[in-house]
Amino acid sequence: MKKKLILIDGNNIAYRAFFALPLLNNEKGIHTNAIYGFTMMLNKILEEEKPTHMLVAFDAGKTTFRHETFKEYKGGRQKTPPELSEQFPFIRDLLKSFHIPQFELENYEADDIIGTLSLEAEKKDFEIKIYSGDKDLTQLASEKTTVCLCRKGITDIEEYTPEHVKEKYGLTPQQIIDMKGLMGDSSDNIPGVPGIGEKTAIKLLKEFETVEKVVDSIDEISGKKLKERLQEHKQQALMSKELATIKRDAPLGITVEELEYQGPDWEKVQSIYKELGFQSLLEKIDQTQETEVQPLEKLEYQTVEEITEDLFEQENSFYLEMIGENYFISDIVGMAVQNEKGIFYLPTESTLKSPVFKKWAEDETKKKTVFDAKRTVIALRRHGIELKGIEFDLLLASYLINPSESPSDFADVAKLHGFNEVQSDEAVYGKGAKLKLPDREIYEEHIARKAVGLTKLAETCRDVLKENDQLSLFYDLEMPLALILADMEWTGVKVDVDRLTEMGDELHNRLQEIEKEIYELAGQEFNINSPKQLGHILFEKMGLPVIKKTKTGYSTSADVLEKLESSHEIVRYILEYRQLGKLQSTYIDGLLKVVHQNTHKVHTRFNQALTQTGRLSSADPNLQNIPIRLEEGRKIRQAFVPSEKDWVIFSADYSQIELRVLAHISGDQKLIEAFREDMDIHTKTAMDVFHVQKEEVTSNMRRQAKAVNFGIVYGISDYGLSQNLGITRKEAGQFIERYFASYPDVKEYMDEIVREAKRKGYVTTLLHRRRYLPEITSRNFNVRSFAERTAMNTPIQGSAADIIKKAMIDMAERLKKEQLKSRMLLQVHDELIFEVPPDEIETMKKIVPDVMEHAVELKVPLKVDYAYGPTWYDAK
DNA sequence: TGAGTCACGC
DNA sequence: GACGTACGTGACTCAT
Repeated sequence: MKKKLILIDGNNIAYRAFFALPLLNNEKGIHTNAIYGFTMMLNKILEEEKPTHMLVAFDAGKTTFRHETFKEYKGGRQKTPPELSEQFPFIRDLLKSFHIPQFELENYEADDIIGTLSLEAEKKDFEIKIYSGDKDLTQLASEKTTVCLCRKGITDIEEYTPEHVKEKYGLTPQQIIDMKGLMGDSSDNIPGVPGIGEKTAIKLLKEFETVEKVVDSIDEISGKKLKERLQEHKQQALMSKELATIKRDAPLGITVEELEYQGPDWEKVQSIYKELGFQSLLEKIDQTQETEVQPLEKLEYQTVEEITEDLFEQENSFYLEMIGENYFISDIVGMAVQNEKGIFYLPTESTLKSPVFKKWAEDETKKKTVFDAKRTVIALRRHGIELKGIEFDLLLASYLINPSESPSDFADVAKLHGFNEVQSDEAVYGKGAKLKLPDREIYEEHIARKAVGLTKLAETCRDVLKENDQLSLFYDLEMPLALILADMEWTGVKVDVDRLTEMGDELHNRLQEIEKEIYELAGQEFNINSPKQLGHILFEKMGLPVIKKTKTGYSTSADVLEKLESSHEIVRYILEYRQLGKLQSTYIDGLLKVVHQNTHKVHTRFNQALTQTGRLSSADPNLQNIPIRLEEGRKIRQAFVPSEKDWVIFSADYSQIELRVLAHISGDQKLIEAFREDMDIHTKTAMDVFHVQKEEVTSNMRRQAKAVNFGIVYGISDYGLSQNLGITRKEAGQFIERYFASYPDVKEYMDEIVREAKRKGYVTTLLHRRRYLPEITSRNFNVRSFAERTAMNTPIQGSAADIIKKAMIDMAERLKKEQLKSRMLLQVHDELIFEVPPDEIETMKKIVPDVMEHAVELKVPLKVDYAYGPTWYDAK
């Protein structure tokens, strides 16, 4: 077996982890972020590299032999924060329990230890990988040594081989030292040659190879200034090079053979994890211990040539693979089934043609566990097969268990729940431009593995759901909803393409006129869509006052431009250009791109396992953000029409569902009464906050009250509210205080939910949906505040999401029961949209509000408004 | 290809 | 007082 040595720059990795992660601490008040990050990194390395030899090198003392050369070396460095220093002993202990050798050497830095050992190991024909965050180490890259630098964070790794160094800098690894010599390194206080940066250094080295040769050939260098500088600082350059050179012959007194890695003492590791409170890592131990016993062996599965009935059982895991997100477009790669009889790979073509398969798929009594039921149903429906008997959707289960960890890749979900025997899709199929189908055996096994994973994981996840009291949420809400959404997506929405094209033409003309006008007023042509160019024109050329800056330059967002409207005529045109441009590119062109040629329908995909709050999202096209606020944009809705002649679009929306939910869960009497009496809630809020009678509420007071309610519903901060209302943060804060004074039970709820989130680590909704908020104990005010607002807001938004989902299920059932032809088409968070034949309008006017209003019983009534018309636009 | 900015909805 | 500000999708630019 090939010997593989991993060398880790201990100080550097700890340092990186410390700054990449929030300042976590455990029960005893010990800071743990650097330890945690370090451990994560370590685990990742062990898992992915499977080293035979290993060492973590640390810096010894403050002074090294380099200080003899240059006493300011590493001068001006910030002292290591005590919060980090105190973590080092734990890291050392942990390494001990992992049986990973660690080493430090008086007068030398970790770099030199690594340099010396890597050289020795190269001679002994090891494969070597070096982990650090310090670019200096790239000088050690060679044919046998790869330098892995973490970029931002701790797990994002960039691997430097000599080729990669060449690509990045155009230099050999050895020349990295020369580069440092010329340009210096501010973090180590290496001076280099003043005025020479990376670019110049690289240019010089490409021509002269080394600092020495550069110095010898100063006369040949072009550029007077450069020449002078080099002349003046040539000694400094040579010294800088020396400082940057990693020693490869440090007197270590150990040999590579002594660094053999034999695996951890799991018990010790476990007890340290326990002491530090590393819950997730503890769980991982159990898993790795289990899986390490039986490493990825070749999977025994059978490729089925001809499908026969005896392949299937009463209970089966069924995995259907597609590459590509859009299951309305992508092709099926293959399918696999696992049951008590074995693991079977089903080749696409023959399977889809097989009547036996069809019969099994459509048999309600043959139970199936799948990953992403909606995708699977639609993929098969495109081939005339109606998948029935879906009992468990692992994607949805995983999403409910923890919405923040709900990736679309099966391998991610599998790993999360302790099943490591599936590769990531990216590893198998590649990504982006490199996406392609690998050899047949490879993807067959990959797909078969997923079927195996399904069986195991479904069991685990079912237990967790039960533990979390989420079985009903899963079986009675999300699972049935998936099938309803599949039908809605499949039905699609008809688009009046001619109308859309017409609107597009008109917009195009108007945009051209506005564009001309803008160029004229600006005195030149430029790209109005480029914030950079626009900022240049407005704030530099035309000298308009700068209201706000962004990271990269001047802000040109709408709220800034609105403030500038009176300053110059051009601003109005730009705002209009933006508005119309948005309509044109996103809603006209964008929509036309996804309309199906023959049917003139769009088939949005609702993502049911994405948002942190439990809402759905919609994509390709996103039909949840079709304009409505401004008349100009609202007209887009005229292009959404019923798919059959004389039918109507029927839209029903919950009135103030979030605030009603708030009234319910806070139990605030004043709010409850307001809703029971069906008052205008913003007027009511204005009355309570401003202490006035109904008649005295001005439109401005109502507007402000509305913004406060908005803030409550969306969990915005005083800052957010101040931006919304154009007032100071202080004033906004006072508003919020007054609101809480008026509704003390709401205040009490908010305080309690934050306490609960801190206690339990998560918050829940009406129907037991969860959202974990680990950041609620953060030391960072902003991070913590954000988590606190999330704690207050998620139960409100999430419960509203629960309610409308329940309404959708009831509605689908009712349509079926009453044998109506009306179809549910869309959900837009608090609104359901149907297409309805004329003779069912009267029925729907009764049924829809009835079903929606009684989806759940709250302490306040739910209220639904509805409207209908020949287009979506008219359903207002 | 990815980050940044902007804009639409709830 | 810090610091960056609900949840999404998508278009566009610009540097890499």
